[in-house]
Amino acid sequence: MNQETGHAVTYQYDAEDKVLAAVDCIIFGFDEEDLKILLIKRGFEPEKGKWSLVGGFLKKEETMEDAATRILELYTGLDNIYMEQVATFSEVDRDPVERTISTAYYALINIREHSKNLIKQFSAQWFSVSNAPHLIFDHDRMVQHALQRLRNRSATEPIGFDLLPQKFTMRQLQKLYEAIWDAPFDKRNFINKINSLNIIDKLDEKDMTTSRKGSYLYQFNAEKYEKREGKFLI
Amino acid sequence: MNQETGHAVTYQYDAEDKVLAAVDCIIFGFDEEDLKILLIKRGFEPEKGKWSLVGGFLKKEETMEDAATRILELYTGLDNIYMEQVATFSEVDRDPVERTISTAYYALINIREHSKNLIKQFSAQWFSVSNAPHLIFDHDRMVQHALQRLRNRSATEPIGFDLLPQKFTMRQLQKLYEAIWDAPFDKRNFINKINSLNIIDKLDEKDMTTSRKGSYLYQFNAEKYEKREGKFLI
DNA sequence: GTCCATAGTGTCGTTTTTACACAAAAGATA
DNA sequence: TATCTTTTGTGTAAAAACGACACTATGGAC
Repeated sequence: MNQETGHAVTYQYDAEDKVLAAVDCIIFGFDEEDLKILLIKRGFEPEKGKWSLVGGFLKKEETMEDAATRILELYTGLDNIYMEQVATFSEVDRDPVERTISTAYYALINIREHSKNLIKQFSAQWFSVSNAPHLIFDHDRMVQHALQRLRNRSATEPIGFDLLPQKFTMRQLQKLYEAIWDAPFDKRNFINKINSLNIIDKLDEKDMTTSRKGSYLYQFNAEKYEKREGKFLI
Repeated sequence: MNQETGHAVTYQYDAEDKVLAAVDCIIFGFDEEDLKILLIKRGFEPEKGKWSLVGGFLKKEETMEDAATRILELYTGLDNIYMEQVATFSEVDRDPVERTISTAYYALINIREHSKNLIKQFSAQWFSVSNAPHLIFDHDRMVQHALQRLRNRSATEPIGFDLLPQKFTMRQLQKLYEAIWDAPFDKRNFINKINSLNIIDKLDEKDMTTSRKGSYLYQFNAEKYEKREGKFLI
């Protein structure tokens, strides 16, 4: 088998061609108004003081999913986070110091639940997606890619609920989708649509924090979701 | 900055954690009836004699897109192929010999145009997607993932044309979409839908190979596609 | 008791989707 | 040369989904 046949070189590999594999996480949160991402201020060179996604290197004994899970827990204190691989970025000079390829994951968390201590410890900060600072390396591209993926996925899968408290109002749900899509929805059409999906339960409780009248709380019902026929959500 | 802070370890990286980065390509073709993928029979251990995707290793001086382009040209003789990254696979033991992560790309080619010499040289063979042999490592998962991506993408982008000759009949186009979706479409509804998109031109020529009456040939019109408003195709 | 801000609700016209059947062409064949 | 056969090509009507749109209900604040 000659050198030219691709996989044939598997066991004649050149150790020179080994690379560092990194994982960078786009952590999305929702504060009842805007879609946000969690960024950290780099405390070391290069690009010290610049804003960056949270990330880390893949270790020998873990998968990328493991690494992403580890990094997410490190920076938020949370495990069991919804997470999806976005893409791998491999520009030769993307990291100026060492040849590194990075696989981006986006994650959805309930913004009220993560550890405030860790936020402080890492000089982390939430930014509105539409108003975030420029990021180092190719992280801006990663965010855009993740956002697009989030839009597509949230149209067919019930992942938006991961960004909300377990009990939420219709108003919150609508604002969430408006934030994700950066577009307004008609209130009645939205509610009719959601109700027709038959995947959330209306509770007897009301949230009294945003109006005198109060608004009913709802809850995602995973069983109903699994049994349902249609494919799309929004 | 301590070891725990993710990116902080960038320049204290452990060379032990470097990995081999591979690229594997799911090459799709369409033979007027079935959606096919190009596979090669491995000529070396491990898994010698088993069927495999075409692939190769990422080199220090190239991006993953470069590597995929190189591999595609190596096995098909074609450049300028439509190609999209699917995902990166990183199970620790996916390659039994060396820690390797692999990024899958799918590619769409006109099945009549690639090099028959290369097919012979690499013991390559076309298989219907629905009837392909089991593949080595995690290549079956890669194919499923690629197929799903192809379905999603072909619903919003005019990429199906890359699988057809430049001039094609409505019948071929319909069969292509039926093959991609593994579902039948109504002939009249399909044609009405395609015509309403206003992105292909009807030519004066007919293809006489499949019927006595002959059927008109059509051609994708990129300018019309760029100017059009709607978002979805199918 | 009035004010005020937010919650909650239904209809109708338009557009899109789906289901469905027959005539035309032209070479093959008798 | 008539007819058989196979494939192409075409339209309509009913159903479903979508989009636009405005008023009443609630209940605490004042």
